[in-house]
Amino acid sequence: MKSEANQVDQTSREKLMKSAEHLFAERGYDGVSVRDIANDAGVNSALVGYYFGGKEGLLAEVYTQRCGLLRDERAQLLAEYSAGGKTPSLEEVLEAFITPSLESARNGEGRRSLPHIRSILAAENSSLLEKLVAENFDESSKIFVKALGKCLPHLTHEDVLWRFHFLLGTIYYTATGPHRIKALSRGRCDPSDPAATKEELIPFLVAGFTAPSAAKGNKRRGRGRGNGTVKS
Amino acid sequence: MKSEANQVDQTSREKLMKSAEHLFAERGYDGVSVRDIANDAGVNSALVGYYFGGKEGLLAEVYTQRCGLLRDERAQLLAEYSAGGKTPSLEEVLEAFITPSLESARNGEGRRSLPHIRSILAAENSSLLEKLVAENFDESSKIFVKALGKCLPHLTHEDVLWRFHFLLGTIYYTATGPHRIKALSRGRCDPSDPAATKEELIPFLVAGFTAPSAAKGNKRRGRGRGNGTVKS
DNA sequence: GTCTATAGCTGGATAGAC
DNA sequence: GTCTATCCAGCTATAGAC
Repeated sequence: MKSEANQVDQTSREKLMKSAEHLFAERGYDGVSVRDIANDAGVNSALVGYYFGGKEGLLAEVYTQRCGLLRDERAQLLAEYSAGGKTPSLEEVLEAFITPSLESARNGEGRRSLPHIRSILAAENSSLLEKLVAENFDESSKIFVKALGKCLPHLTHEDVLWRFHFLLGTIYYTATGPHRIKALSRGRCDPSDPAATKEELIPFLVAGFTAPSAAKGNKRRGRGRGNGTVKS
Repeated sequence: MKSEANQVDQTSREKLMKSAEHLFAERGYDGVSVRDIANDAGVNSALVGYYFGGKEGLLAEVYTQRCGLLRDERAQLLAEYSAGGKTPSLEEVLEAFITPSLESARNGEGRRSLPHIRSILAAENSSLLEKLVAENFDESSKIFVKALGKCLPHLTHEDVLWRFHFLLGTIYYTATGPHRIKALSRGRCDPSDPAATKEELIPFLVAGFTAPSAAKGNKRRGRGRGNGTVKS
């Protein structure tokens, strides 16, 4: 009965993290005070210092934990699509990468708070966060870039990286700036609906990724416009 | 000699706006104090109150001005591609929309500060900014969405809006989060290089936009999966 | 582990001289 | 228009009682 993630009987530490995640995602880092967080959590503000060493430590803890969950969900989906040694299709790789970031639902109220937090930090506290991002995602990203490359032998490694970058843009913007398109479409396009978003995003990305290589002179093999076959 | 945009002989007001744009883009809204801005501009901090009514007024002024420039550059490029009543191609429409946001070079040090500021505000001060975005971009966006739709008669209006949304994501993320991919590629993919970015982005987007409609049941005309032809 | 109380700082705004 | 000086709110962090 004293298991780690008990919902009804949360420790103050857990309450703080939960409230922090929620409020940071909603109002940014500087937009929320330690008092706000403590108040929302129903605990004393001094505990932030006690448990996390300060506001920044709390943020790092929240971010790192959430990153871990997202990373694991992605990895698990990719593993499912790779079951029995089969090579996942482009759609499947994209789906494994995208789905968990659209609906980090499985974990309580996590929602799409992570991209939110990430974008907030990129804006407000980039120096602190750049390390966290690298620590938490570089390895995972490399795995997905590799998987994408396997599906797209006609592309150079740089092409794949560029398109992976564009993919990240669509995800982050979907999570952080859904208002514009919702307004422009008078509510008919809703990026906060994961199913609807995926239905539009996946075909868009599949086509984009499948486009011919854009590398100047295509240096896939020596030079010339070496097309197809090779690599690993 | 007293023309409005004099570079050597700037008014305090202009100096403040220039410094504010620079610093907001670099360190966010809450990350910069009025004193910082005034100091960078070499003028007295009290002038922020005098000219702009406060920090927030200064921000709104900077943002609105920069939006206007971007909007005009886009409109001009689109007009050039539409010269003589010709209908611009998909590539041309995309290029007209994208180019100015990658290199707001024409105007002094403007650089890519606008998406930066925008993303920062979306994170920190969304309530204030949502109005500014709508005021400054909704009209322009509709023009481009319409132009895109003309190139893509096989898509529903919603499809076009969704893809426009994804397009925005790639642009914003390129401007605000270039570090990840630069690190992952060990410097070989550099999103802060407009030419390189365009070379990769345009083919990606052209393919993505050209993909078949993703609308469920494609409600382009009544129902069924009505493909192609119709619309206006 | 949890609380109260407060120290110590920083920032936005502004009154009023020039 | 521009400056100095200052007020006051709000924050983080922490010392120390329980």
